Amino acid sequence: MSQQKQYFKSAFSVDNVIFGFDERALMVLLIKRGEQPYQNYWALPGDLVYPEEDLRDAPMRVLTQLTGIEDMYLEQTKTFGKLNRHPSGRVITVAYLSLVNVNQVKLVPSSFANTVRWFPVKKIESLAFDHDEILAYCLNSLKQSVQQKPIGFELLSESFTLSDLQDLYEAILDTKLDKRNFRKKILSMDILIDTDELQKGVAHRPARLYRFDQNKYDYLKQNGFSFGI
Amino acid sequence: MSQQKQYFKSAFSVDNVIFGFDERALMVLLIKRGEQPYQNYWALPGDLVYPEEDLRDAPMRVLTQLTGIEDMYLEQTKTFGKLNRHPSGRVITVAYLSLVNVNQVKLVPSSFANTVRWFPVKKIESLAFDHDEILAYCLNSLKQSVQQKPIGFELLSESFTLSDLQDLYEAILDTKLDKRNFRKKILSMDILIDTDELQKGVAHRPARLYRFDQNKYDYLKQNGFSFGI
DNA sequence: CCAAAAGTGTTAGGCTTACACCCATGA
DNA sequence: TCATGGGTGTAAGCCTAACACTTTTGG
Repeated sequence: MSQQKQYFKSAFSVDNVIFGFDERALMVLLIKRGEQPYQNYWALPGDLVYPEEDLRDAPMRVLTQLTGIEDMYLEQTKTFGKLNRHPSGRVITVAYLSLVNVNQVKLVPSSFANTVRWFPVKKIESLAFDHDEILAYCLNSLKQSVQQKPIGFELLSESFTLSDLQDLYEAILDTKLDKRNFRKKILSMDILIDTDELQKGVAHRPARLYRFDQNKYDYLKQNGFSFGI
Repeated sequence: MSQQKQYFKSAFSVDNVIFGFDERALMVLLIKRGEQPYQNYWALPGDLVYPEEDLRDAPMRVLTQLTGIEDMYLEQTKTFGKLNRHPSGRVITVAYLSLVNVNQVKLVPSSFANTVRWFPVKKIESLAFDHDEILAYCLNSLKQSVQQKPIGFELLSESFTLSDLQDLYEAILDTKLDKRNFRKKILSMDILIDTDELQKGVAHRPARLYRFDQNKYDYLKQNGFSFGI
């Protein structure tokens, strides 16, 4: 085989780190591999990039197939290309991070049903391939991103309390935050809309519900603002 | 041809945005293409990734071949994979940013000689392929990085004055900085060593020369510090 | 002695952090 | 009435930003 042809004995894939937030824990969606290599290992969902498909469309396709979600937060993080990362051949993989609301996810039934599951990110280990490394990298990216722009709202329901938001940030950053300072900071950014509604049926003083204001956010993004937590 | 085989009709490449700093301007190393497609266009140096080479080794190889430099600052930035970005076929390319000292660069003579040149980053336009987009992305990455960690020293000679450093930051960030505040900030980071030497042969008060202290930097990186300019 | 760039401190305002108690609800 | 989490303000310290003059050298 000619040297030139060699270049084409490789493939590229995408792998998707899909974050959700549930019961105060940051979760990641994993699939259980049914085949060799790494049979029965848990792995990040991914696929080869189709020959006639834009790179970015590949992780969108994977995510939609898996969860039914059509428009999602999706961010390319890093490309992993060690020579022997895939036992069956040369595969370079582009990692994507996405954020979804776990309640909107309808895990596809049938064949997938038993093999797709949410895992608390803190309890994940020994994934297939180099997926531990990819997950660690994406988790770190998320920590960085969340301190620079108000992503994270994608993980919550449409309306949420400030405590929900704080729980989320604490889960992502793996730290405790001061309640008063957190609220001051978030409200001063002027990206939340007070819905004038309250929580119902909770055994304590009900909290106000807020929505994320995409328009204000877009405006601030253009005109520059900071988002350090 | 089977569907499976289709996946292997693609290739991956790397493209290298090599920054230098000269005469107070931020520069980028470009090559002039000798062949179709985009014959006679200027382009970012790059190559296909060899089948038996780690991904990261590819941009190192390109850079060493082009400049003779063996160890360089090298950072993966983003992977570009639009379907038609390369007219001859499906090529996904991983962009890398590197920083070199222009004085250490020995542009390889012979065949390359006339076709490799430093360009002021502000004057570059109409590159081959999607290289304008790649360059813009990497320039923006550099602006971000330089405000979070003290990269940039790679662009200067081993010893430099605080004004050199300020000129560099101003070129990268495309802004003016306050001299007193800049000095206070940099010196307070405690990552410079005063060489106790002075500039020579300048027609004004000679400036102190400093060196970057890699050890202190590594220590601070581990123990956390911020680097906002 | 002139031109050129080096070098140097202070102040005001804004942001960050630390910290403790009362409130509204369901059980 | 108790348990639970919701909601609120202030003060100290730190960091940032604005700002102008003297020093040293070569020509």
